[in-house]
Amino acid sequence: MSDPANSVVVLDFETTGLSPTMGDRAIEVGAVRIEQGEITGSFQQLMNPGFAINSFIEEYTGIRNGMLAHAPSCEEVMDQFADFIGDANLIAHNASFDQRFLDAELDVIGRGYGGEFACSMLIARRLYPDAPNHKLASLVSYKSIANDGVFHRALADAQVTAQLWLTMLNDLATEYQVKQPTFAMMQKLSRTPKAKLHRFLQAQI
DNA sequence: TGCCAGGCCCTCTTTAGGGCCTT
Repeated sequence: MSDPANSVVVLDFETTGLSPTMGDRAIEVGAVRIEQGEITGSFQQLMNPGFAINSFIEEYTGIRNGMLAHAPSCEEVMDQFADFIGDANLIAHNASFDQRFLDAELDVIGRGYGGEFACSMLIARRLYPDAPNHKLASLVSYKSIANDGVFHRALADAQVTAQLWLTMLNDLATEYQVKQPTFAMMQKLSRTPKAKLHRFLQAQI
């Protein structure tokens, strides 16, 4: 199997806001590497965006301006992070958000990556339509995923997103008999209309 | 920095609008 869904990098950014095109920057990146269904590595680093973050972001993330004052620059951290992710396929919760920041920050330093993204939120919407909502913290509670109670910090969110990803792979195996899904299959699953979901999963057995 | 975006999904849809997610 060339692209197993259980060998990926799960990542999460904390940022100064919602939109890199509006001037927002990354302030922290966290990631865990999953190989053959096991967590085998991690990456976490604060980074200095070059300007002060507002009080909302300080409260939302717990990351204070004082913590960023002596952090390395975004350019320095993202260069190291590009080495960490290499050509791995990538997972994030609401991946379009993290992909925009990854692309924007790597553009600044003229680097890229070889993998593709899949979105744990879109897949969770397909697999868990009865969850109260599909926020990361809600899904962690809904699936009884072990956690340390920390949310909105990059490594903590990447760790629970990784556990959610492994939980979804396990549920595909136990509830739908999809034993060894590929990354490409998970991407297709995230884009399969609800009405066609059952037939799609039946075809993967 | 500047007071914000963007992609996906659903429906009272497709010549559109609004909610969900992410910081």
